[in-house]
Amino acid sequence: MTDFSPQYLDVLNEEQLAAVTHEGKSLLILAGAGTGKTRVVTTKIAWLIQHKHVDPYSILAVTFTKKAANEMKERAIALEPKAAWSQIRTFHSWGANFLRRYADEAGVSKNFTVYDEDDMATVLFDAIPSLPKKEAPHIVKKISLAKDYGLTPTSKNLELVGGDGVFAEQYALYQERLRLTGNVDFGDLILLPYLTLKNNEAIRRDIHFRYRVIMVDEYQDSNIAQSLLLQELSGINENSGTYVCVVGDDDQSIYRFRGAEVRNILEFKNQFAGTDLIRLVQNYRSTPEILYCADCVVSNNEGRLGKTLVAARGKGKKPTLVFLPNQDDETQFCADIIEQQHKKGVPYSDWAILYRTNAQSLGFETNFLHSKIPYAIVGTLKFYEREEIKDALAWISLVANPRDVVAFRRIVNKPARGVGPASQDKIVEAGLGQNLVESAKKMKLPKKASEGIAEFCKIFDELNSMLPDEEMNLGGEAAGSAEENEGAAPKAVDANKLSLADFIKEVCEKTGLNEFHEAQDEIAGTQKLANLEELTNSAVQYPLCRKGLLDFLDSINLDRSTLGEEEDGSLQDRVTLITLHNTKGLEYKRVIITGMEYGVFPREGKVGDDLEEERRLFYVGITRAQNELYFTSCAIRRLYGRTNYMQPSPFLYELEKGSVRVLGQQPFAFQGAYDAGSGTSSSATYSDPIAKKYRKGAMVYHDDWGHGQIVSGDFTADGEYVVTVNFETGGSKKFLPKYQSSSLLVEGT
DNA sequence: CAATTCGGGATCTGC
DNA sequence: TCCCGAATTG
Repeated sequence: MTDFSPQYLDVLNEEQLAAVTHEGKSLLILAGAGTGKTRVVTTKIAWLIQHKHVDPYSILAVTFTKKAANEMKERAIALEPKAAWSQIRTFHSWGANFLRRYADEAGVSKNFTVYDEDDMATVLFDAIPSLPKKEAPHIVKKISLAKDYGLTPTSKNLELVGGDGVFAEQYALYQERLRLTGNVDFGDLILLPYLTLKNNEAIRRDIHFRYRVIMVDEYQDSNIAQSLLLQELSGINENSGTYVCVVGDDDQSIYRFRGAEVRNILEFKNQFAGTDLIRLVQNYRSTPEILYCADCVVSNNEGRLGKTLVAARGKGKKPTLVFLPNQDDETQFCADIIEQQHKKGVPYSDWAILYRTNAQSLGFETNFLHSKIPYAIVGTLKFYEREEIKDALAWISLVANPRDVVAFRRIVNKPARGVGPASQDKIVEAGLGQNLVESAKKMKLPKKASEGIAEFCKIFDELNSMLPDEEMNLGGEAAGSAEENEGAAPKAVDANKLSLADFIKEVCEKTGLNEFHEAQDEIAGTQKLANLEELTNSAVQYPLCRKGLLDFLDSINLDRSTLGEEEDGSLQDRVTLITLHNTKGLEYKRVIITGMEYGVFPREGKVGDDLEEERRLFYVGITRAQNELYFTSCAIRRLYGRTNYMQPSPFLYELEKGSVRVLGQQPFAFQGAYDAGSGTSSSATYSDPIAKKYRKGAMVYHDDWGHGQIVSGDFTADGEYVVTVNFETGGSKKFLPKYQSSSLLVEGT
C-alpha cells in the first residue's frame, strides 16, 4: 500500500498535491481565484480517509454558505463514499447542532429556533420599550457585530463596534430578554459554543477526542468569534494533536462590513504556532490578459500576504474599457454587444453583467425587456422574508418553542382577534420565560380580548397535539437515527406516512392564513397562497414529530437563500444580472463590470481599509471572467433623481497602460493614460470635414458590424479618405466614409 | 381599520 | 427619484 496512488491524485498539479498530502503541523492554503480550492479540500478528505485511514467521523469541514457546504459534501462523497460520515457543514449549522446537544450547559432551550435581525429588533424593543423605533435596527446591528467580534455585554472593548456609553446596558438588557425566550440569534450560534467550550473542560475534551481533522473553507470570511471558536475547537493551545487546515484568499475578503476579519488569515501563523503555508496560484479559469488586469489592481493593496496568479490557459483577448456618455448608453452598449454576439451564436448565458449596487440593475432590466434579451437577476428573491411565510413560520416556531415571544406577538392577533397591544403586553410580561400560551389562558382580560385569546389557544392546542414527540415508527428506521446524522438531509418519508408537510398544511388552514391570503391574492394579484404551498411542499421529506419540526426550522433558518428561485438558472439561456458581492465563487465566459465611476465603485468616502475592501471586490469581479472582460464607465449618471457628472473610478487608473483596449471618449483625466488603439499611421490632417468626423480613435456603430473604433484614417493616392475600424466582435474592416455616412455612424455626436 | 399623505433615506448581505 | 414606514384622517 506504500506506493498506492489513487487516480484522483493524478489530476492535481504539484502545489495542489502538496496541499492534499500535507500532514503534521497546521496548514494555511492560500488559494487564489480559480486555482482549484474545492478540489483540494475534497481530495484531501478522500485521501485522509482512504490513504491515511482517518475515521471519517472525526473529520469536520466547515464552510460559510449552505451552497458551498452542499457542493463540498457532494464532491467529497463522489471521491470517497465514506465521506458521508464526515461533518461537512456551515459554521452556523455546526453551532446549532452543538447548542442542541449541550443546551443546558450553554443556557439555551433544547428546542430553540434562530432569530434573524428583524426578530432581534422585536426582542430589543421588548427589553427597552422607550427605544425610538428607528434606532432599534441600528443597535441590533451593533449587537450582531459585537457577537461577531466575540464580545459580551461585560467586555471592556465594546467601543470596537461603535459602542457608546449606553450600549453595554442595551446589549445586556437584550441578552437577558433573549435568554428568557429560550431562543438564540445568529451570533449566538458561534459565540455560545465558543464560551461553552472555553468554560467547560469536559465538553472540550469530548470535542477534542471526536474531531481529529478540522478544515475551514473561505477562511478570509471568518470573523473573530469564529477564529476564537476554531482555537477552542481544535485545542491548539492544549496539544490536542488535532490537524487544522484553513483555506482562503486574503485578496477576496469582501465581508468586512459584517464582521469578517482579514487579519484572521494574515495572522493565522501566529495563532496556530508552526503553521505551514502553501500557495495555489495556477489559475485554470481566466486568460492571462484578464489575470494581468486583476494583478494590476490588487497589487495596490497593502495588507496582503501577496501572490500572483499564473495562467494555465493560453493567450486570449485583451479586456476592454469603454467610456460612455451616460447610463442609458451603458445599458445600450451592453445590449448591443450581447445581441451582436448572439447573432453569431454566442449564447446569452455566456454573459454576466456586474454592478456594485442592486439599484443599478433597473436600467438593464428595462432595456433588456425592451430589447427582448432574456435575463435573470441573481439573489434578490428572499422567500423567507415574505410576510405570509414569516407568519406561517411563526406558528410553527411557537409550537416548537412556546416561550418564543417574537412569534407569539406576530400571530396572536393576526388575523385580528381583538387582542391589542395592551393585552399582548400583559400576557408577555406575565408569561416571560414560560409557555406563553398557557400563560395567556390564565390571564384575565377584557371580554373581547379574552374571547380572541380563547380562539387562539384552541388553534394552538389543536396544532400542538398533532405532533408526537417521537416519529411514529411504522416499521421504518429507529427514531433518533437523525441524531446520528446530526442534521444531515433527512431520509425520504414513506408516501403513506404522514410528514411534516401535513402539519404545515394544517397550520395554513386552521389559522386562517390561507383564507386571508387567498383574498389578498385576488385583490392585489399576488402569489401568497402559492408561496404557502411551496413552503408546505418543502417540508415533505421531514417526519411528523418534534425533532422533524426542529430540523425543518433549522434548514430554513440556516439557509435563507433561494427557495423559490429557479433551481438551475444556468440551464436557461439568459444573461445574468448580479451584484459584485454575489459573484463570489462563480464564473462566466464573458463579464461586463459596469458603473466604473468614483462614487459608485468605489462608493464615495471609502478610504483606508474600506477602500482596500472595495478594491478586493473589484478583484473578485475581474477574476470571474473566463474569456472576455469589459469595463464600462459613464460621464454622467442619474443618482437619487439628480444628474451627476462622474469621475472615472480610481481603480481604472490602476490598470496599466496596454493592459486594456480603450473605447469611447476618454475623460480629460485619462488623456494619454492609455493607447487609444494600435494604429501607427501618421493619420490624416483634420482639415477635411469628413476626416475630422471619422478621425482616429472615434467610436463608431455599423448596422451590420456593430460597435467599433477607428484605429487608423489615411488618404489614398487618389485623395480618398479610408478608415480602418476594429469591431467589438474582433473583426477589422476598411471603409470609405464618404459613401458610408448613413451606415457607419460616429457615436457621441 | 383602511386609505392617504408626508418625510426621510438611499451598500454589499452570509448564516 | 422613488420607495417604505409612520402618522394622520375619515
